[in-house]
Amino acid sequence: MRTVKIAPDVFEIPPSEKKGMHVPARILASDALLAGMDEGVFRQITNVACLPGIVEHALCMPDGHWGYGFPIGGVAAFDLDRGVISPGGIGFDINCGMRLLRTNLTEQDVRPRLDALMTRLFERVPSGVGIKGFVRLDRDRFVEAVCGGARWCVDHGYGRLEDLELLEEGGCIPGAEPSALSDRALTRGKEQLGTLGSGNHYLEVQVVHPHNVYDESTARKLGFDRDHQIAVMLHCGSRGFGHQVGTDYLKIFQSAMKRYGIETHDRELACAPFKSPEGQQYFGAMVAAANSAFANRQVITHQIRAAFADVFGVDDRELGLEVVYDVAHNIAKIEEYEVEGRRRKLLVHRKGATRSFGPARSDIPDRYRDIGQPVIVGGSMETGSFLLVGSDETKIQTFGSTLHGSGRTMSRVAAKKRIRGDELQRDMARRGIIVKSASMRGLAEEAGFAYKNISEVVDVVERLGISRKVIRFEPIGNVKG
DNA sequence: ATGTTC
Repeated sequence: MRTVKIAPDVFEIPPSEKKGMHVPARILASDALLAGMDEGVFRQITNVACLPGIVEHALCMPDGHWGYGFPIGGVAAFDLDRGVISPGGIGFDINCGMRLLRTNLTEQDVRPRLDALMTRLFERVPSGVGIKGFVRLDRDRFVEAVCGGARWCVDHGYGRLEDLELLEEGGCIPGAEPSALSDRALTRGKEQLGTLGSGNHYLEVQVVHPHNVYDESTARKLGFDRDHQIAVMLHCGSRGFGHQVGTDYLKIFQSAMKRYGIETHDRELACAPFKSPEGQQYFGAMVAAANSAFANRQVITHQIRAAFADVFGVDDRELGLEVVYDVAHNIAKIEEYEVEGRRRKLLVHRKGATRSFGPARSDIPDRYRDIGQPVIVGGSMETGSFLLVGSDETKIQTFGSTLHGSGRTMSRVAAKKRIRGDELQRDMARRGIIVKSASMRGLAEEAGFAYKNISEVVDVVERLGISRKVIRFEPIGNVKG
């Protein structure tokens, strides 16, 4: 496929390259990252460019790789009247996202008790496939929770009131539609609040070394104010509930598409007109699943605080453990952008892509109004993660979006062939990183060598000006699903 | 990602 470099770190595949493309497909990457991208990324992002009502261009972030229907790292904006909503553009794990906590502790405070802390975190935060949480709700109460999101959690004793203003959307998106949820989705979801899940979902204890602070003044505004400070990063989503919502609507959409006369290059791109009854029902169900993920991260935050309090023998507030931010990277949202000189409301799909709004916007927390929206980028458990801030440049280039992680380069199967989980665990322990995992096989799949170099990926978004580096975190402890 | 095949 002809891929034209139209600017530094910007590649475009013109509509002439595939029948049915309404707009160009754009991949944001360095020459080296582009060369390393699988053929699936090119095929999938050009398929996305064929979807009805897509506006301007289909985008793929530098951490992009092959996914279900859309590439992971895909961003696409649709006209609300003529466009579609597609579960493949959001991901099975609806509102998979990141939360970051700061602490008053330093590495020196934590090292002597790190093993006890990781053990306690592993006990307090259930992880693994199919695991149930400490919060078990009946159906009606679970429906309340997915309508109320993180706010419901705080009202029921999980977390602090002041957490809420530091979450994207305050941790609760309006418009959850209980009637759009299947029995099976509710049954799967109701006992999973406060659980980590599996795969690349994790909870990590990290250190901010002074040489990893790129902008001291912005770091301070984000709560990072001392040398070798400890942070806690969390990556998880909506568990079986969101997965079931995705499964339910893929099936509904596959038959609805025939009625609406929509054809796609790929069955995995099942979609429905956004304004159709089916499209609106999925949107209402997706909002409920997104809220369940905010609630999940809120309950886990409560459990993290309890684990720290157990180990340090003081009230969790004395240790800090304040929320820095919480942001989704698998979601569709209605946002306004200027397109061809006209302000338009669009349905922005982000699938493995993070919102990255600039300063002075009303939809980011007051305290970050002068620095921009925090963007939390999780790396592999061996190599470190980043805190960035967003920029107004995303309004022009990326429908308010940036990357979400480092991106895999090796399949799970290939990673398992190269190393055993227990070997990796010992190896990491020798390097001062304690890992607790529900599955040794799962651990091997997450080895650092299976991921792209996170610095290389983050440098692309910084050069493009869509996000700016503030801090790099290095892991010292990890709880893995 | 996922009660990893209703």
